[in-house]
Amino acid sequence: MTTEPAGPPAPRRGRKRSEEGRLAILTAAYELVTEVGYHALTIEGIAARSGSSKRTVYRWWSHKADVLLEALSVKADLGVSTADHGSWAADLSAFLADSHALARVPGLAPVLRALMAEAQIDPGFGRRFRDGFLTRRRAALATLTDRAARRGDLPPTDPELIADMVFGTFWYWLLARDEIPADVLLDGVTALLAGPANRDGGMQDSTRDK
Amino acid sequence: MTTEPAGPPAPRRGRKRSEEGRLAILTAAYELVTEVGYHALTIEGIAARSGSSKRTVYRWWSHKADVLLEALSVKADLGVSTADHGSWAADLSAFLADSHALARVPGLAPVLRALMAEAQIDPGFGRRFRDGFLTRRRAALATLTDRAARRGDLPPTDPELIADMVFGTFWYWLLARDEIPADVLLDGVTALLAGPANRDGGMQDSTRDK
Amino acid sequence: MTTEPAGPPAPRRGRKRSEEGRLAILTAAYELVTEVGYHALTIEGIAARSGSSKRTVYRWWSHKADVLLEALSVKADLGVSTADHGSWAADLSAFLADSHALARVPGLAPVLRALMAEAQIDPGFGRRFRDGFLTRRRAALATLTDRAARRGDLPPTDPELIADMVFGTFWYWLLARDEIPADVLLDGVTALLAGPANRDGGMQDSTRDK
Amino acid sequence: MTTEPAGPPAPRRGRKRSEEGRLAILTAAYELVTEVGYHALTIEGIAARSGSSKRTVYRWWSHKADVLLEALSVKADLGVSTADHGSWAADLSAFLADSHALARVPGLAPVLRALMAEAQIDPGFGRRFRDGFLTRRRAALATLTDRAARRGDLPPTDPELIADMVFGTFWYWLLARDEIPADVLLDGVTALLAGPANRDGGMQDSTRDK
DNA sequence: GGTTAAGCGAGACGGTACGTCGCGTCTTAGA
DNA sequence: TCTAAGACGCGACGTACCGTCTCGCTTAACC
Repeated sequence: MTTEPAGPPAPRRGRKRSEEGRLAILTAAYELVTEVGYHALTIEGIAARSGSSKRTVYRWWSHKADVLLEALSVKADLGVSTADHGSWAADLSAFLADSHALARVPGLAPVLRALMAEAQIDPGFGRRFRDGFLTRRRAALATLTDRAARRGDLPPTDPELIADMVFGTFWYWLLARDEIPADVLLDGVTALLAGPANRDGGMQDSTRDK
Repeated sequence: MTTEPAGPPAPRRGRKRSEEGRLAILTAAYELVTEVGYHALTIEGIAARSGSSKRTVYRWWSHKADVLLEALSVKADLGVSTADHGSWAADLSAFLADSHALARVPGLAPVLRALMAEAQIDPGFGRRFRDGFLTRRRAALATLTDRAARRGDLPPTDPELIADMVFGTFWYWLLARDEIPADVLLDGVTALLAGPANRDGGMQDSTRDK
Repeated sequence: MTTEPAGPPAPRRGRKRSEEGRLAILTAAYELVTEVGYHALTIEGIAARSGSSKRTVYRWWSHKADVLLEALSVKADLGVSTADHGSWAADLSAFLADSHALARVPGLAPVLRALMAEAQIDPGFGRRFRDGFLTRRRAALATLTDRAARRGDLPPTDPELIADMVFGTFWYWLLARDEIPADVLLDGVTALLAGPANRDGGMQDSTRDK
Repeated sequence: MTTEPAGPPAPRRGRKRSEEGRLAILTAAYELVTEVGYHALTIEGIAARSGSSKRTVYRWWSHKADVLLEALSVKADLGVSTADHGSWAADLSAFLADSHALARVPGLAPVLRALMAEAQIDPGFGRRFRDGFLTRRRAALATLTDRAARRGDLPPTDPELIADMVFGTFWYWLLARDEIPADVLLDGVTALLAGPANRDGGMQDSTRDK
């Protein structure tokens, strides 16, 4: 996200970047957005609150959305568990629970909504947001479907469609319904994508283990 | 959306609102947003392009998003067919085809994305957008599921979850994948929500008309 | 100085420029420059003090120096008497007295120094300052030398050189000596440029009437 | 001008100041000011062009004007000949010729104008400029008038007024007329301040050696 | 010959003002 | 009373330089 050198150590002369300042800015941005909303969030405000200068903020981030995107990883562990729970149903359920938990981190849902919004309005940030967030989570889900396919308990549904369903409903609740995804959604999605009808083409009842 | 009086004719004194001017503004907004993007769309620009004054624009709409929201109905028939196609599968398929067609109207997808984005950022507009657009479409789908329920061919899935799935995937393609919803999505969703596995709680064959 | 239309009446639609605001800005600029100096004078400061917005200041003036240049004419009558005092010596003496009086208007000398300084640094303003101030005063002196030439009591010195001497010493005191031109200068210049030796090509002693 | 120690050698430990770097900075400043003008001249630019760091520039000079003031003495011999030419008229004429020659050194006139401008705006530099430049030249002229007084061929005009006239016209051409002082000025000033009427109360012709 | 005190290039930092932009309001004159 | 024109107060934008401050390194003089 920043212009971190990639390959060799790169000796770097001159004064070092202040990690303290970096965190102050990320924290200020996160606090401000929850206090005044994304619309009223300004680079000026972030700089003032963090005790930095606008120049310093602009040196490292191009837009307020980029600050928030990086603040996300400071405020919440963005890693989603992809541990093996034994079955596709259990894996999916755990993945959904993880995702919903993320949206329930205090102050985080509005940030997610704002970032998705900014991604629509600023194409450049759209690319960064997709690369740095959306596709990563889709990739995480892909490891689950891959494992299920290997295991043989993946329903006949196209894994891409599964991903569209899983993430589509998640975001639809956030963006269109303006609600934090609730358990009822988790249950419904699990039932539909890993339920009895799908799991074995069978016709058992709908009582499923969550 | 506008401050138009609701009830009776209300004789109104003074110069009448110019319908010509109203359309000029809506058209200008629609053209501008496709040319320069939502971010660079401004009330000033709309006024200049339409030959109106800013004052006039502000008299009838509070935000640029509201202008676009109204421009939508000028540019595209927002009505979605809720005609009876004989079966839940056929109804759903037709509904999805209608929705996808809407997103394929030239220049319209970016507007939809921008409005959904603005709804996240401006709570007031969020309400207007949901009331004036999102819930209307959800209501349209509800008439289909109601009819299917009456008809008895609705799968055991909760209708609310169906709606979340239908609209969730639609918006996810637009917002997160940055793609116009394609036929593969239409087919997949139809198969999952009206397909054999679900249907059989039911007993018809699986050949469905698309 | 401003973009006033030149020729026809020009019907002018829209809100009129606020004369009140214009004076507030000019006054604020004049006060500020005497309080904090030209270096610390800023457009932001002028706007704040005057109760205007920066936008409004920039709408009418391009630089802080232009504001001061216009403020000059509000704060001091820039007209220099060119009335006929009967002789070249008397005319010159009166002209010098007038000029020196101008430099003695409270707060005005620093402004003159700053404007001359800015004229060196900003070529565009240099042109405006010369056109709007320096050449006008030079023209005023020219009417005196012309009259003296017609009258026949102008010394054989080139009128252009006379102007260089008159204004050169004036500005040299202000800029290089950092002093308000004093009477001793007035007397000396008058003696040299309208003194006995010059007055008649003659050889009288140096006692001259002031 | 710089913070050079005054008295004894002062042993000084540590690395010596780089004369190379000093000249690189002075040259860079001089070149830059002729290329982009004083207004656009910045310490940052000087440092970049000279291959130094801002820190190094600031270590030795406080303002860009001080760099230029020192650059002057590198680019031009500021010494004015005060050699005895036999008469006041000849001395004055030579002094003027010297001064005008200085102003004709390529790129130097703009620097002089800029320094005089800065002297108006920054009182501290004003003091340094007067001490380091203006009063030195005035002192040089004073040696001429002193010698003429001793010699007895100084006109009755006050030497201070003579200095005001000599330097006043010089600077007036540079600052107000925005011209390099030309020969016509040299001739005029010489004629007026050392001409026949003044020189001896006599009436000899005006042919003087230039 | 190790220690210590500069000097140096690089460059990040907090600051301040720049000049621009669009906002939403208001004032004017004309339709 | 609506309209186009356009001036206004406002506030954030993103940029530019300011002058200061580490950094890691080099270069001398001194012990």
